[in-house]
Amino acid sequence: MRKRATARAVAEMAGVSKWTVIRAFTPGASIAPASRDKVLEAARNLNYSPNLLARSLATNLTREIAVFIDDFANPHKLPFLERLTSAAQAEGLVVMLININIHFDHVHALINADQRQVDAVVLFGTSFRDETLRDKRLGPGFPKLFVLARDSQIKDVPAINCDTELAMREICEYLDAKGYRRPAFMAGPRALSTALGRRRCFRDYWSRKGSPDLVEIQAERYSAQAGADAMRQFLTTASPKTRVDLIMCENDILACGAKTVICNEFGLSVPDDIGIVGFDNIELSADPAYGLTTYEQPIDEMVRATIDMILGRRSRQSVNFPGRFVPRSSA
Amino acid sequence: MRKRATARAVAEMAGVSKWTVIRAFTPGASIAPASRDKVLEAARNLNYSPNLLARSLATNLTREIAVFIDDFANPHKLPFLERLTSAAQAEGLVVMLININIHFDHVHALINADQRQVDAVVLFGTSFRDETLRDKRLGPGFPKLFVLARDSQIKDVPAINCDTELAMREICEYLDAKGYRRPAFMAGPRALSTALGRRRCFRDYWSRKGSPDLVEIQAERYSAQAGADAMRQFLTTASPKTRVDLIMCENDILACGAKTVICNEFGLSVPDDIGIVGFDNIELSADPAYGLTTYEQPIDEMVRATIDMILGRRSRQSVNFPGRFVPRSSA
DNA sequence: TTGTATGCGTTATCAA
DNA sequence: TTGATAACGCATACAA
Repeated sequence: MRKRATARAVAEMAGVSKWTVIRAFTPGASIAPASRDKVLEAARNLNYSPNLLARSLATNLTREIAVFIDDFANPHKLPFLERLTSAAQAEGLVVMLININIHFDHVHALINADQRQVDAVVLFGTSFRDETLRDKRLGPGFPKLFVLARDSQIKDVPAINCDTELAMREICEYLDAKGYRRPAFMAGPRALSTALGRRRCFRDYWSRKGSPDLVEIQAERYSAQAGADAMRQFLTTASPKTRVDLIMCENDILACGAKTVICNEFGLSVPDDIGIVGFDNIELSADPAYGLTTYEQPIDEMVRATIDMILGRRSRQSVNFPGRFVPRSSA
Repeated sequence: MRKRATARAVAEMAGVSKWTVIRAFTPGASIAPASRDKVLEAARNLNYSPNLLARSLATNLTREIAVFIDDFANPHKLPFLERLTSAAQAEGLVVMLININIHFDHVHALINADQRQVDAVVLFGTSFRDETLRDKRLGPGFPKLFVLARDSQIKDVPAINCDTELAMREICEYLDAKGYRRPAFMAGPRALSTALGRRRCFRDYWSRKGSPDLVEIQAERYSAQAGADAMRQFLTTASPKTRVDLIMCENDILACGAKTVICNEFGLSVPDDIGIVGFDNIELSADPAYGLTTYEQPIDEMVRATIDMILGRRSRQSVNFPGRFVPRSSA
């Protein structure tokens, strides 16, 4: 197996210095057309292309971004990853997908990303407390952090998110007009951030309306299974006084699981007995089997803003983008 | 913003040469415990950790693997990515997620991965023809290729896959015993590889059984929507003589879409009027709304084998692992 | 065990 | 426009 060709080899073949070779591959460098052609031909012959690793070492720029993710159960992650990788690649960036779990926690992952000299770290749908960043091992010159699709309590870390207040207001006004009066909220395992945001906005609306205390249902994970379990648990044990006419779920995947239990296991009708609403507008929600009323996040705008901040084309500060309400048959 | 500490700075503080510092961070290097301690303490003080980029340049090993993926519609990709990133990280590898699309095709992506000096490229559920590799720009010393979750027609490129023949035999014998006699196959857009494999095995079984020519239904993408469209099209236009009693779908996401149309739009009963079978066992298939009879791929074994081959702990040759038949109510 | 010289393949800067 | 020198931060081989 022959070794890869280097600038030096190309230089020899073209009869120039290796710096001239570099120039031929540097947009905007000053080089004579004649020698440029010579170099490019030699490069083609030797099958040469610049070693990006060496370039990164010299420029202190890898054009790699680490994307941290800790939840692979929600299919909603997929369209996000699709847009994110696509937008990154269009800018010559590449996405390192980092799985945050018990064996590889945030601190671990941050140190590793730092060692690999990534240009930025995107916390996608995951977050941690301020203290984590105070770990002594996370020194200066640390890669820039961003929180995507989630609110951030972290100082100096911008969050790029869907406008939760706007979304929940739109949803609530719709539900209110439809006549729902005894709403419940099904939340996932997250105590903080977006989870909190959606729940808080929802609760605030109904308490302003003079509704009784919000009934809360807790799911253990963000998955259809967990949504189903939580729903079953609730319908089995809830006392008549906590009877509800609507379940607002933190996201679609919980809502799908919940709806199945409501209809198939308890023989109730959606939306006649209980209305149900999700969030995210995953592909399945459009399926008539679910017909889920939901809210679509503005993925493209969010991704665009994230990339722009990473590239320094946009100021590093939190933004919320308005999404789109998608009424269907479930509420 | 101070600069990152280097081995050189640590050496000065510890009063040793920088090579001794390197040794302190090289497992199995010969170094006196005393100087090791000195170095490690200085390193802690300066918040030093080795620059993996520089290391990669020197060792010619990045411990990065590129994972090519061209389909983000199928939720089945998510558990695979979860296992893959997790297993990779456990071995000190990191996954670069590369989105293959019209703007960034296989050749493009291969050249870029090569320039970034990745240790391996995993074609995950995507593939290309032999000719692609004959592109003159793809020279010697090219990163090692692997095809995951798909068969490969590419020479010298091992494919790690679920045992399709075994799976389809098990499925077919079950269906046969259940009394199905007029099966159809719904395929996705792929003309090659696994798609072909599942269809071929299915067709072969029924033709051996003396069944009429296999009815084929074509979906345009791998998504619930596409499965629904294909199903609607078929049920609307099929002549009575092509009446079928079973739809074997290439995967679950197509099956889910198809089932919805069968039940909700045509008022047919599953499995009484038409049975339906999928492949992959995505989370939703377990949902009673679908209750899909399906087949689960041995993700863990497949991922393990892939990583082992990349690390040279297993010989680079194609393997098929048996999965698990999951009978439910849909057939 | 430790220090020295050299190399990895680029980029940055300066001199010619 | 071109060539030369130095630097990026680490690893390898060898000598002390």
